[in-house]
Amino acid sequence: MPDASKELPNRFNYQEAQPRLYREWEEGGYFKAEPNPDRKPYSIVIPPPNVTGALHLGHALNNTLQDTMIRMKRMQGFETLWMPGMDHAGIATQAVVERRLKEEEGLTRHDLGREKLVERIWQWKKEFGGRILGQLKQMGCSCDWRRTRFTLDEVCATAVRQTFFDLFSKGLIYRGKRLVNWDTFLQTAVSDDEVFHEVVKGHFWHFSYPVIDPKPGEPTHVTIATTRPETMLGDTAVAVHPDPAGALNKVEAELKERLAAASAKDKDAVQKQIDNVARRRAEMLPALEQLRDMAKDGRMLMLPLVNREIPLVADEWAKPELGSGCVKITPAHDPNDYEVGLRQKLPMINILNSDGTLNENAGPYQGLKMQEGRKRVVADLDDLGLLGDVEDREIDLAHSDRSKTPIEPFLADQWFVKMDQLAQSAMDAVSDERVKIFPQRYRKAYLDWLGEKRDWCISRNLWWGHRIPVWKRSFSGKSERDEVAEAAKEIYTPQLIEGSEQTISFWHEWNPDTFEGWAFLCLCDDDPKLESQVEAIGFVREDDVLDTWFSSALWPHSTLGWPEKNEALDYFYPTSVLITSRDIITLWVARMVLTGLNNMNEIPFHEVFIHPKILDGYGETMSKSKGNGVDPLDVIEKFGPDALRFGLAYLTTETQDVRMPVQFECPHCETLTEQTKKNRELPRVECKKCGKAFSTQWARKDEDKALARGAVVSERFEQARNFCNKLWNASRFAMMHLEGYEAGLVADADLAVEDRWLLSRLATVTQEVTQHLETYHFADAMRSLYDFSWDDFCSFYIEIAKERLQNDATRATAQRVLAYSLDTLLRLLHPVIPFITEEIWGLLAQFAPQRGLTELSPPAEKIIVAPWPLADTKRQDAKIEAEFKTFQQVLGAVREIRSRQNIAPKKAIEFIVKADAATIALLEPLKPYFAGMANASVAAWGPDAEPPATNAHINLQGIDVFVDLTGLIDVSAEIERLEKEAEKLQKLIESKAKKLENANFVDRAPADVVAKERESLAQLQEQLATVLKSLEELRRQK
RNA sequence: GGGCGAUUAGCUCAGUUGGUUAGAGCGCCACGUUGACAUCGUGGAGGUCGUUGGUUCGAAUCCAAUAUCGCCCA
Repeated sequence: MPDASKELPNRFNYQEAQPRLYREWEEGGYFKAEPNPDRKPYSIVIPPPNVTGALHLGHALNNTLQDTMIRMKRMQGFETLWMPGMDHAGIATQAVVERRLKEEEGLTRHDLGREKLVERIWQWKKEFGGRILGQLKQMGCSCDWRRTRFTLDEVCATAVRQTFFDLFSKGLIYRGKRLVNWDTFLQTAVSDDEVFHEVVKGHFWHFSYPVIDPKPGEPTHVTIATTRPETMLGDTAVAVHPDPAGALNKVEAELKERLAAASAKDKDAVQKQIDNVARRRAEMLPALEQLRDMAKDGRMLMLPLVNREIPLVADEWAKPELGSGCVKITPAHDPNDYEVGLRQKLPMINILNSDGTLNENAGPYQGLKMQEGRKRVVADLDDLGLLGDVEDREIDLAHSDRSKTPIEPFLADQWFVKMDQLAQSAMDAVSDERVKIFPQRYRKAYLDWLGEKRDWCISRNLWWGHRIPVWKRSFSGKSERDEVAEAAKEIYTPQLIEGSEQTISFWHEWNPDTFEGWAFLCLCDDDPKLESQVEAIGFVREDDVLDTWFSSALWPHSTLGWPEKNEALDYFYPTSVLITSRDIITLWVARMVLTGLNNMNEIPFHEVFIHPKILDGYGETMSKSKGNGVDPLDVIEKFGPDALRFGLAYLTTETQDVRMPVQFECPHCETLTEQTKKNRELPRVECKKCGKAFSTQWARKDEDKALARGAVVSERFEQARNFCNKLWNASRFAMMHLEGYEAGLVADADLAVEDRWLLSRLATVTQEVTQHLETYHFADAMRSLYDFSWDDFCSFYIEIAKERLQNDATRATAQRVLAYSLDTLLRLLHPVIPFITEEIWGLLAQFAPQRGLTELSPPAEKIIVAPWPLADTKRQDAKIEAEFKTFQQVLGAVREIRSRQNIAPKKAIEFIVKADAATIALLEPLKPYFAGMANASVAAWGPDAEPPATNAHINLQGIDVFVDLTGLIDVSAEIERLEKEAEKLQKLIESKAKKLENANFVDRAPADVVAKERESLAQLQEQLATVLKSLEELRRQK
């Protein structure tokens, strides 16, 4: 046996151990999963990190939780698959490469062309992409790396194409003009979910449009107001409410309702609004009704500047209670106006180019940027005398999350998935709990979102991604339409005849009046021959690519090789759980459910666990662009991978996001400087301790860059680091004292009180940890482990063992229980702190090659595949736990007296316990341990034990502990303390007595509660009596 | 505007179905280091549980308002 004290350092060297242990796991093939009929499958697909990304704390948390589940299930004997991979992140990735292209070569994507650009992105992906997967290894993630997938690789591409083809053939994919969120910077549509709103300062401009040929008595102008004057160039109508009187009444009725419910403070404001409506009714209603009649009569207006005749229409979108009561309608550039345009069958005039400049429809303003156009339009209207008031106003402006530039609503051809049936199927799966979401409250978000059944816009005007497998051509006129259909038929018919699987699908649509329209052919396979046939008849491939979420929606089955049938897919699908963060419940989780149901006819996962988000100390989300992002690799370097993992898991509660105050670490002296909103934006920060400066991520100037870099860290990982250290040293202690260890069975009769106590606790903790992890209560599981390891195992069991290990009679049992319980504890801890537990496991095998109490077995070679502990419920013993608690309390009392009397730790003392015989009997076997744990020994104990003349005293419930302090006692201090104590007790007694005098309580509360209260009162009174007695005694001595 | 969550010690958070005197880690104070661990040990101080009402014999916990903060949706 090696000499532990010499060979084991008093710190776990994770820098050295981490790569070594990880390599051993990989080489041992422990991460590999294969279909195995002898085991039950357990599988998780990783939420594929963005290929452009670097690891951040959110990933660290997400993957810690997944690895914890995977490792526990592996130990439980499941065939465990953790499927890794990456997402191509269409917009984000293309944007990164385009930005580099611009910065380094001054080129745009158009200069380069599609093929070259895509090539560049692949090149970039090869060089920098997937860093994050390597970083996951540093965290210990036990993915089956052989199976790593990328949403753009061939396997995934096949799945994407098959899915698209299937939905297209079922008529669930269509092309339509829709108002999309246009990012004029990246020149692509972005989804609603990629848009954020920001309130900016703007204006509210009032214009008037001349009425064409007004009849006598009719107004010559109609006034409208807008926050975006330049869009008037695309106006195709002005609307007025069809029933202004009715609308005003309705508004008034609603306001009155609100008035009744409003608090006194708000009443004024509501009343003002009601007055306003009344005033409008008096002043404006006749004019509005006249306009309404003019609209019905078909009156036209002259749109100034572009001189276009537009109708006055009656539509409910116009709000008589606001502004002039009339509203301009720009269907191609505003979502609400678009709806009006559809209702009123208005033309939709697009005035924008894709780069955000005004197009030919803007007439003289063509080529101007929006802002420029705005100025000119306002000035020109002013010149024409058509400009009215200009108000300042705050405007809620949509911005693209990708480019951070304002979004333009833009009418464009886009591809959509019809969501009605698909969304319903995904809702049903959650409603009937085939898919369970934890915490449950997130069900609502999922169901509400899907319930809207908004069609999913799947096209993106990008080059990086899955190109839509559709070829299209336009036609005009009936005969051309028929020709195109005929030609297409010739291509797809042979497949029908041969009866082979159909791989091409045709669809066309046209305007019934003009027979103008489009024909589409969707090709299922990548088939150059078929493609050239299709192109030969004038079809051209669609330029756009698919939304990245379209490919990640297939992730649980595409990664397993679907549509190809294979064993792995059969065996591991549906996966067991999906672990992710709440912001993509709709974007991703919901879509995986619906594609899974569509493609596999089966849900993708049985459970979904939504974990918290990590915020900084100010409650703000962490991000590199704010400078408050903590890099998990810095945490690993400073605290170790196990501490990172334990710390994160410890914070994963059900209800709360996680706040993590952030500090800069001085690279010179390691002092932490609290990060503030101010200093987190500085390029250099000065250390308050050593006075030296260090640089931050913002360093740009050479003089700043030359400084050593200060890491951004959080001291919230210290607790976890300390915990790992504690475990390491407890294990080190155990191994140092396993000299002469011989494995052997331990009969129950041979177990000491402390053994039975520890084994009882261990069984309970095993139960708790297993249950908590299986229900995703990570923080609770960590707390159980932390408290047991530190308080029970280290502070009591090991401390007691120090005494027993010195003694030949008790050593063998103590060693066996110590080895056994450490073995179990390590296995319980392994899923969350894999490195340190694996290292200790390997060392422990050298000192205790066989372990066990009721049966002996050699340990598994690696803890990663050691069996998960089963709670030995026979060992659970509430009585012994209660008894042990008594010991702990008496020990605590002695220690407290020592401390408050300032007795030097080296000064041995004696104490006396007065308690009933039963209590003394259970304390008896633990008597020797007071020496080591409190440097105290029992002078006397029993029901009749007499307190020494000069004593310090603590009363526990039914137990009095006295320390003889002749010559030591600080009498006045003790008197002061006892007076405080007496006062506190008196208050408690008073309130309790009052409670018990209350007939209501005595009659209505359950009998056991009342009895408990009575007992407690009696005890308090007894305590008070003893305290008063001691006080009296001390006062006499003084 | 709608939804969800939070508000407990100086800080970060626990607190089971309502039931003795509300807990932990960090920080703070006192004492302690040759013998697993100072990344440690022992003890202590520190909270009228955001506010106001209500239900109840009894409320941090249940209900209703309200304030503040965060996130999601419109």
